[in-house]
Amino acid sequence: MPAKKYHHGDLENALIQAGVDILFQEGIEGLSLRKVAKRVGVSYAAPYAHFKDRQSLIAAISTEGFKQLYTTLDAAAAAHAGDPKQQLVEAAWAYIQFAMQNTAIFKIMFSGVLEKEKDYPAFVEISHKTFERVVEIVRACQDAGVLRSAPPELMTVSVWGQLHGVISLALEGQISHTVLDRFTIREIVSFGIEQMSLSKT
Amino acid sequence: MPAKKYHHGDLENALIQAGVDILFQEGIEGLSLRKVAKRVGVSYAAPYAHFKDRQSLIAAISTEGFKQLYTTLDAAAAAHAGDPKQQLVEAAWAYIQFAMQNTAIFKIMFSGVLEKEKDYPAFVEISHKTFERVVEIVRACQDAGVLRSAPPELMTVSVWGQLHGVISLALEGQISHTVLDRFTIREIVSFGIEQMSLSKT
DNA sequence: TCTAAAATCTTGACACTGTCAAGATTATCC
DNA sequence: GGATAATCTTGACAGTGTCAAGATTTTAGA
Repeated sequence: MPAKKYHHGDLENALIQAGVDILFQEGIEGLSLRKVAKRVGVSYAAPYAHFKDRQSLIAAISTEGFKQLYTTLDAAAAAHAGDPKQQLVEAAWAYIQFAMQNTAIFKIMFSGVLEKEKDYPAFVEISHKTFERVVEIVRACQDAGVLRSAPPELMTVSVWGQLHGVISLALEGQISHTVLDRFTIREIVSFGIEQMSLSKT
Repeated sequence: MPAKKYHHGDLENALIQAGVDILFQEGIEGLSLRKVAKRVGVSYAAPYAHFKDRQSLIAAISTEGFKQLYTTLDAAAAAHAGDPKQQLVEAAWAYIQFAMQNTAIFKIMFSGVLEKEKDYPAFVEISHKTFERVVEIVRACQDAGVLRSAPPELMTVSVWGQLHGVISLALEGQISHTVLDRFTIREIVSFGIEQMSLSKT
């Protein structure tokens, strides 16, 4: 068991993980550089050896979130290879669940807490990769006649945009109780996908 | 011309307006109670006579944003009375434009900066009213056979969710350039609405 | 292996923030 | 007019992000 060393060893990842933990426990408000540092047991300025500033830490946490989201989506799709429509539905549901179970991280990923995404190549790469993965699923649906023919990226923005919009509004409490009292999120999402589908299952 | 009085006269609204101005000029980062107070020419603790805390000011600004959004949507719909589909398209476009022209306020309204919406009755009221206005437009579309028959609120969440999702992703830079290089936001939105429409125009 | 450079971490400092308490000033109402 | 309430100011405190200077450790080159 190593005693406290001057050098942490893997402070960068430790800080990211501590940030994730804080997000889970206290939400976005509780996330500060100093608190993250304290939680890891390191002085308040130590993070600056690894992150340029606060935004940079947030970018790293977001990147981590996207990695997890990508893995989840990919797994959901892979579990239903050969059935494009089911792939779409389950990937969509995985997206929703990720958002509901990791609300604080989801918001950081998508709700403008991160200001200049372009400055963070790793973030851009994984978020693009995630989008492309969804495009694949959508393209398969189009090939199978589940979704109508159109530029796949455009169709993806349309289908995924709806999904994203519904869950975003739900997380913000912006969906009327006249709806939430009568329909579950899953039903709302299913309805949305059926809306856009050609073949009914 | 009144010289500086000890009592401002209408500090509450002045603070809200100053907050809006700061949002336009500096974005969300620049919004602080002390800066708002300074801009109005009042001491840093003066706002506490009108707003319980920072969240309360943000709630007031969001409420103001919703009032404006409602007016805009209502005007767009009223301009096309008798043509439900056009009402939907133009209201949607008004929504998009509001988001693009008032990005910072839009984000505050919808992106979780405000934590406990329920604590602010005025906010809840106007946001519900706005939702209901959209439901009316959607219902008219259903009656006219433009949108399929379904519970209007559910259909509204679906249609409006898509709109909201697309513009949210766009504002966050999450829409791939392979899409944005080929399609305008208006085209994307139109595509989305056509997706859900029964009758093609 | 020894040493110079680089990486990492600590402490000190500064400006800024939200918030409260105590008191000053002004408006309101009986 | 005088009491009460509303409004505003100043002082204070704990947190915050960030930088600079220096301490410590690792790494790399000879």
